[in-house]
Amino acid sequence: MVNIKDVAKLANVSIATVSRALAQPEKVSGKTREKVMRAVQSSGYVVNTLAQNFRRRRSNTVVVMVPDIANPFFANIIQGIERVASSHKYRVLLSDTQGNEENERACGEIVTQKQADGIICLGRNIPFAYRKGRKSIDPAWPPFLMACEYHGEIPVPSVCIDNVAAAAEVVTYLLALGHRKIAYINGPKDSVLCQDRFQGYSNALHGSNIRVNKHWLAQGEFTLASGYEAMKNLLGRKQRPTAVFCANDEMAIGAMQACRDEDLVLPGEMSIVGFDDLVFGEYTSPRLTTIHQPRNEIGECVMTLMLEILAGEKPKISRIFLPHKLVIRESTASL
Amino acid sequence: MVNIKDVAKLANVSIATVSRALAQPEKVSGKTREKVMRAVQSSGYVVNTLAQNFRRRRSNTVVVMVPDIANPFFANIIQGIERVASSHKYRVLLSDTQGNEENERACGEIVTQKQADGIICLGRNIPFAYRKGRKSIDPAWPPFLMACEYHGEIPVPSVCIDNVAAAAEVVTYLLALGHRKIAYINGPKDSVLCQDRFQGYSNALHGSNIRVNKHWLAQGEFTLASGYEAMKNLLGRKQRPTAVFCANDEMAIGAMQACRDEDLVLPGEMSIVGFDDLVFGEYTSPRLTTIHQPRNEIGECVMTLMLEILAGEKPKISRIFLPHKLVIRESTASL
DNA sequence: CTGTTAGCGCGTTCAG
DNA sequence: CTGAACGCGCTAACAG
Repeated sequence: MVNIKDVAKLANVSIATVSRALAQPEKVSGKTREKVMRAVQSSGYVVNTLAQNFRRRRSNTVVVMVPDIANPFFANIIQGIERVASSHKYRVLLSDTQGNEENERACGEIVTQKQADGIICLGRNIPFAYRKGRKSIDPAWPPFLMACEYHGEIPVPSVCIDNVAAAAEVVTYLLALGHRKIAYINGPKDSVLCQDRFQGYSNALHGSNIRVNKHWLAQGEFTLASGYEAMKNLLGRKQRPTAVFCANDEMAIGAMQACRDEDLVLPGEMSIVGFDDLVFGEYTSPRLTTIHQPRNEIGECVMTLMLEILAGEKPKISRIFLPHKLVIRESTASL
Repeated sequence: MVNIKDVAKLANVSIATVSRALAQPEKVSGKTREKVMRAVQSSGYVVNTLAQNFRRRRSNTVVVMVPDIANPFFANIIQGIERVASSHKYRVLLSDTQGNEENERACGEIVTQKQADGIICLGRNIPFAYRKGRKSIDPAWPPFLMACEYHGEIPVPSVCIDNVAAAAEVVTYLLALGHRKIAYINGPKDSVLCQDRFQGYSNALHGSNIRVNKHWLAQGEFTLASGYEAMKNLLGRKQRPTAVFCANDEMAIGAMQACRDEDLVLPGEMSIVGFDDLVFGEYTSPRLTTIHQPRNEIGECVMTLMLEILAGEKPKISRIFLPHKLVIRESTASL
């Protein structure tokens, strides 16, 4: 392997000059730069990033913790992160935690071991140990950001949409269509984001003097199968709702299938709304009404923020809200 | 930052002993190990992987080149890779190439720069420059494997299913249902995998003395939208097919939507088969008949192979075939 | 089994 | 603007 020393010899300069010519060309005279570049070319030299990172004490790498890569929702966020990262010579180390605490802990370690400079968490758990009840960021933590989710207690800077408002918008729309019996299939209980969506649902109902009815509340796990089950469950209860708001598109698609299996006509006999705006929602039958989240932008935004923090800036605000949008398609009908 | 020297001082041993106690405990006496471990504990020492990697000249990291992370097909493969990797203390550096040559080139560089030890490519392009017509692996290339796709000219070791056989199986099944006018929506032309599937389609037809009819051939890009368009196109031709085989599930789902938009009854008026067995296929209406690919296993297998190669073994065979399976659901009916 | 020693390849002083 | 020299933290010989 040709190293910096070889290049220096070839160019008849010192290794320091080679290093400078490559990293800070402006600090080297034009002629010397030329000489060095030629030597680099002819020798086929490439910096050893391992040595570079070691010396610089940073890896130019960011860990992205994803609860489940197989969930297409995260894919576009990762793409956004990747785009910004790679355009700034940063690498993305992906970790599919599967909600497993040990995996999450491992992500924290990657950073303490200097394998990465910071962590972006798309899930809801902090990968560092901390005392329960803690309400502030531990200055010992490495750069740490969240996206989509945020932390209920600790003000970890995060990028997301206004879930309360978005959910309220959905329900308000259903109310406007004349629905009164609106069910809600929620996602994992420990998700702040789901609590927010429920809050929005609840707020909107109250706004129309309707009280939240336990019988129209079901619980899912953000998966197709859980949406299916939750809907089956809902349909088995005494009084059926006329519309169902699902906390994500996958559950909504599962719910649609459950309705079909019960021979319900969609959307005539049941209106269904999702959340996230996955591409698949455009190809369901009927096409899914949903809330669009700017996933690419969320990814780009959180990575940009990460770069700023790594550059030494302190984040001013702890939560950045990006705009969402209600996308009306065919899965909802007026009563 | 506490380093190995501090621990050595604390434990009253040499730094070499600390290093050994941590990396090869069996080479150190029980007592010394104890002492070291206590010192590690009390000081809160964590190895600096950057230094470790630098010294060892390897990064324990593998790059995975994915053509498009947003394609859920790849997610499970990545999960398989990740599982095996992390259980062997390896990291996965994900790169979404988007079919962009520059991005692919960049992946090659990551390895030459020692940022990663090997590359797993889920797409169809080799990330290194090579002379056209080359028919063998360049020994200068770093460890390089493919999965799903393989290379038509160069025997890059790869893990995949037998696409010819699988496609033939689909068509044979449709023939058995009485279909004779079987269309095929193919994926990207430059994909060997698609050429294989077309080959299988063609073989099966020939087996029944039916010749491939140009009018029932359409071209897609593996996306929902392209499947939709291809089907629309097919439906606009003089004579309509009675069944359509799509080179992947997304196109099949797109095709179903196109049929619905033309008020065709599925599967009565049009049988549709996909390929890959995405979860979404179980939630379409009708549920999608498709070929199941063992995606997790493909990922696990290719990563296992990578570990072997990184351990110095030479791969014996260049192609590993994993079993596929025809999954019959509701999107196909007898004529 | 343990300690001493020599770098790995690079960035970065500090003189010149 | 350039070069000599040092050291980052760790592992791997080698010697004891």
